[in-house]
Amino acid sequence: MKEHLSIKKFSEFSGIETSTLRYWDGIGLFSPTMRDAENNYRYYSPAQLVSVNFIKVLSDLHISLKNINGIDRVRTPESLLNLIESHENQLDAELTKLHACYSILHTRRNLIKRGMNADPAQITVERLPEEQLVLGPPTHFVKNEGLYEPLVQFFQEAKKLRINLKYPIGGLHHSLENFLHAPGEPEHFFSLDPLGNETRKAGEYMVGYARGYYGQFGDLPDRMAAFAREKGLACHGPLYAIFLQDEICVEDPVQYLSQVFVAVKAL
Amino acid sequence: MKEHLSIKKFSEFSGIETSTLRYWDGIGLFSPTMRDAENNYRYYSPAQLVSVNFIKVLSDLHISLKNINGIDRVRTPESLLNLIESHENQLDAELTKLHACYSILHTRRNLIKRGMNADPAQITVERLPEEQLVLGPPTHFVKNEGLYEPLVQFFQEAKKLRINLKYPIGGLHHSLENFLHAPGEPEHFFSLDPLGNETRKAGEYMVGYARGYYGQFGDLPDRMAAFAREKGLACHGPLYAIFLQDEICVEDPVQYLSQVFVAVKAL
DNA sequence: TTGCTCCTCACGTCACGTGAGGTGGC
DNA sequence: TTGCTCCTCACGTCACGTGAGGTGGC
Repeated sequence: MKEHLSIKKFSEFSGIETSTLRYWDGIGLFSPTMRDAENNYRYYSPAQLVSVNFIKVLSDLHISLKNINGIDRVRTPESLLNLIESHENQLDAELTKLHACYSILHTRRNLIKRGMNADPAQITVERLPEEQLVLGPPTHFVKNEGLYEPLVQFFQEAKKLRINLKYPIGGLHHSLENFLHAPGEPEHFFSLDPLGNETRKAGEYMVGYARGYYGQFGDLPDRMAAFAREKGLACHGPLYAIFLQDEICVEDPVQYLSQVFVAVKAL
Repeated sequence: MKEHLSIKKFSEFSGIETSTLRYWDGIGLFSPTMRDAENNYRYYSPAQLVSVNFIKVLSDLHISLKNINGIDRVRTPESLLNLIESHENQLDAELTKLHACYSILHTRRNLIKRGMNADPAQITVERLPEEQLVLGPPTHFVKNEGLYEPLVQFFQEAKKLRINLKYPIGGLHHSLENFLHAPGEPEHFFSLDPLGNETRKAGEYMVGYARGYYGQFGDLPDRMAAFAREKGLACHGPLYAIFLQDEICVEDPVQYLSQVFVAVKAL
């Protein structure tokens, strides 16, 4: 016994809870090398840290205990190599998924911050940094049908094109004129995926804000057009509309906040 | 209803199982915007994809549904920003943990491969690439006490020094002479952490293998010394002993495989 | 009538966490 | 005697998964 560690000591060294160690023992995944014949105390050998740490690594990677156990039963170098290599795709996927989650949260956070710092009443000219995005296929709006059909179509296409829909979604109009003409009917939807294949260039943009439900921009189109005329600004390139605050962080749909921007040059 | 999606359609678009959607509805985390008064069918609005995707992201990051729900109840930009920022450390930790797991598996796989390709009977001179490691404090071996005390001390120190014990562990002797003198008593233990602060230099090494339990090298020390004399090799720098196959992948402790190597120059 | 989609409710599952009640050596 | 560590066993929990039995429109 002197050469062995009590369950508490072993738990401290390994960082694995005693309840977990007892559970792993119970299902036959990992057992102490010794048991006190009198009181049934568990005693672990220090060398067992190697095994238990390795099991922890596998379970951290969401390999089920049954799976780990199955391999452990055989325990040859070949079978372990098989386990590792057969799970490498899964592990890769796990990692890229987590990375994506991280960057989705990051993107979302930046949008919310943009929204909190903005004065929705003002129209401004600002230098915006470059941004990546994935552009969906052209939309088809049917009269008096609202956003439903085109949005569903975008979702369907997105699935086929493997566009990641977890990033914030926005609408793109080919020009300020198109936006003026039908503000609720963008020619494309896009996803703000930072791994996207399209780049919105850095530069000077006219930026405006509107509160309202998806597709509702109130008098913003007219105010932006008036502002451009007043300041002698020529718009070029597409106009982007994205939601800084939507149903994720605002209760009342009427209070959703969108940001609209289009590249400009002084005339 | 025409503007809404059935639970199946919504499940297909979102990639979230219908059972999960029903469960989330049941606990009040995420509910369809509409219910058929007749048959109680759930109908989701396409815009709800934004919310459900976001919830998926949070739950993928192991934020509990209770936690997500708590924030969702309030739903202001400030509270959401709080949620994201208060969890960023946790998310960072999650990512680095997974990265570590990945690289631990990678390291382990390479060791196993080394072991499978090796001929344990041969001693060779090979060019070994550079390798990173973390060196533990000097060991203190007590007479007739075996590996227990020094190994436990290493684990204790490792906890304090935040050495990652999940990477394979090896022993370091200051010279071939020390190894000859007491093969089972390395002057240091080390962890093969690729983020380690010590570097084993690339170069020509004399490499040998032995089967046996931790600390048991049989006649390998003598064979290596004889090989060096025969071939006119001068050893320099420390001698490393690591386990390529240990209790993780071999049943019988007597069959554990260790690799021993030390830098050499032709005299 | 036959499929088909949806419903609720109950029970199962996976990997533990949490007491409750009891033991054994200083 | 009093702590302290350990034990077993039972039950709880979290986030679903899986039928069983039933409904409603084509």
